[in-house]
Amino acid sequence: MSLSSLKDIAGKAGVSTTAVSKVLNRAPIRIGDEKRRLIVNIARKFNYRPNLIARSLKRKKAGAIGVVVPDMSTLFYPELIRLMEVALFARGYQTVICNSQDNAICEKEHLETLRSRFVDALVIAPAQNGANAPLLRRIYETGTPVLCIDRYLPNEPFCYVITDGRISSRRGAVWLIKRGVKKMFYLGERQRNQVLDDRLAGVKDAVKLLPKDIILCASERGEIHEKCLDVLRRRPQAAGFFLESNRLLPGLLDAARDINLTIPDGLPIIGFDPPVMVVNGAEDFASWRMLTAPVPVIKQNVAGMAEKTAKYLAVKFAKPSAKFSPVRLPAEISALSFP
Amino acid sequence: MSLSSLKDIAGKAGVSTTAVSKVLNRAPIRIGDEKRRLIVNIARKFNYRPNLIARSLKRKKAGAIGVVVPDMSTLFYPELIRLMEVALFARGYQTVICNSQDNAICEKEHLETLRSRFVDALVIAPAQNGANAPLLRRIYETGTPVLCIDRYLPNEPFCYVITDGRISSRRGAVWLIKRGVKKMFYLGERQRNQVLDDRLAGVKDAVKLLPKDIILCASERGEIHEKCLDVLRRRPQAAGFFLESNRLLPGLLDAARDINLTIPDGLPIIGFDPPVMVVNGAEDFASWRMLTAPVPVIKQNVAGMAEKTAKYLAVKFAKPSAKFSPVRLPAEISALSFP
DNA sequence: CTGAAAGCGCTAACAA
DNA sequence: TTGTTAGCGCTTTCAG
Repeated sequence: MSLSSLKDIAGKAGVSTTAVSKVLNRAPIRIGDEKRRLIVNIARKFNYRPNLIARSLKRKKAGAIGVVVPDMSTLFYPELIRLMEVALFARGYQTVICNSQDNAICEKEHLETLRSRFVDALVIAPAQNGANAPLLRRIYETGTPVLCIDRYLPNEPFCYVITDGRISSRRGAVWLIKRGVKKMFYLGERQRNQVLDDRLAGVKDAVKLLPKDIILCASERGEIHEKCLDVLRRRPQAAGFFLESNRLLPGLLDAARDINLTIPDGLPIIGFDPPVMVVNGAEDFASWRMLTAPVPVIKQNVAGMAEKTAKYLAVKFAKPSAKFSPVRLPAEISALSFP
Repeated sequence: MSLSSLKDIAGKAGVSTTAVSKVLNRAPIRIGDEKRRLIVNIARKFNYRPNLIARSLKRKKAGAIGVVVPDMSTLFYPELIRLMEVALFARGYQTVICNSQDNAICEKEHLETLRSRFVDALVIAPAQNGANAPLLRRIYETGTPVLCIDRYLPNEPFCYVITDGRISSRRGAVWLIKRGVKKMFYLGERQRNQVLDDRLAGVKDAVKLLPKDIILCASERGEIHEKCLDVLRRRPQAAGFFLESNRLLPGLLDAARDINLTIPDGLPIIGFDPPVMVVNGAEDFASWRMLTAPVPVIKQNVAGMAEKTAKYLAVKFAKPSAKFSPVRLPAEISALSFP
């Protein structure tokens, strides 16, 4: 049973395609009541669905939005994308999902394709610190709303919805200080970007950090382990760790295990995002057992971000000229979780 | 800068749109070499990209596939969808993602929309045990490949890629037996479906289960806690637990904590999928501390599923008449992890 | 009120 | 080897 077209319906109803189109689109029309009812009935009977491709071609909008993230399976992206998708589908939009793999070339390919598809908006966590900013700007300037999420490009015109890394970090640092930490170490990623720098800045807002208190590692567990062990061995009284991301936690726990240091009793810590716990064998498990009480995590407000994103799009769709200020949501400090 | 069309390019090159179309589509053509070069150059210069909407309308294929799952942020869906997306984009397809929320009405809406979009294939984990099977069948019969993942519909014609719940369960049960379990309890969800029933059947293949050894709960933590406590209190020597899903693990741990029973020393367990650990407060944490050594989990082969799925689609696209047998991948038993 | 007709940008059959 | 032309299914003037 193939899909029936407008023309089919018009034929069966003995009216013009125009009439059918108007009735079915609830256009502000003047069409006889009986004719209208007839059309509606036949359309329903044949389960008429407009060909969205043809409609898009005519209207020059796809009824779809593009979402481009480095890796949709990490961090809070799955949840964020899900919430967006549900909110947008309720408004008649479907969601095309793209993994840029944090690679500008791949991202470019996706962006070009999405543009050729005339998606109605672009939601993006830009790869490689904005390598495709010029292309994004071009898309933006043709009238397609572009919204950055999670990451942002300070010198570009597009709006963004992100976690306020600076304020959130400061709060985290203050939390540690209140718990009695007198000497703070900052454990972060070697590969920097705007978002991570904001987090570092936030901690600096709260405490003085000497260069040697800032431990930057590639996110390779062994290296983190080593560097942390070094620091832990000669740590002063009342030391504490601020983790730029809890991706780094397993390495720190490895080090703690080496010197039989329990956390948080022996070493208060706090870090961004729920850690991912993967246990391969007994050693790993022993590392995780160094956690002897719940520790706080700085958790990004995913639902808030999704809500703001959906709202931005809804408003933009209704009134393209609407102006928006960027949204920086503070993260919340909550108990340890491994979701 | 708006996008240039075939006609624009044809105009600038002083040739027909046909020529441009043919050259740019690498059709098996007979066109002069200089003309071809000219066209290619101009197209490149103006960064020509075909309007995919127009192309789709003509070709009646969208260059996109639809993925419909109950909740794209849970289980292994994020990873699975990501792998599929990457593989398919490399072959020129984008991915439209849909959350059915395990709700047939919502799923139907999505399916109808995807159909009106003429997606080239449908990958779906059907909601509510196949409530939309008739619609799916209609779509399938119009020639759109339909592939079930994770869940399947035994009496429908579509191919599927799933975990072999029966074999995997049996292996899990055997694993417990080898570890010395003489008396097995099965902890499962009250709400049954084909996939879960397969798991139960697998355990029954390995051991005799009396009705009272099968504990079925709503996935509400308090209920699991209570029922498990009951069973644990009067458990025989060498008892062990098989968890139909590690979603149920927190409740079991709560019960273990009540009677100060450590796991796995005091009670060997095994269960499907990595558990999600969320710690809200000290009590929760204490429950998790009842795990005193790594426990095995039955982990689904996500990469394998993604690979099979991508392959199925690739072959179907190349040769729509190709026949496929359903794929049932055994899960692997590996150490505890909380990803 | 109503319908005929002109496209949207692309492809493909058919002429030339 | 090339170009003309007729649509794909829908929306939207613009005459009737």
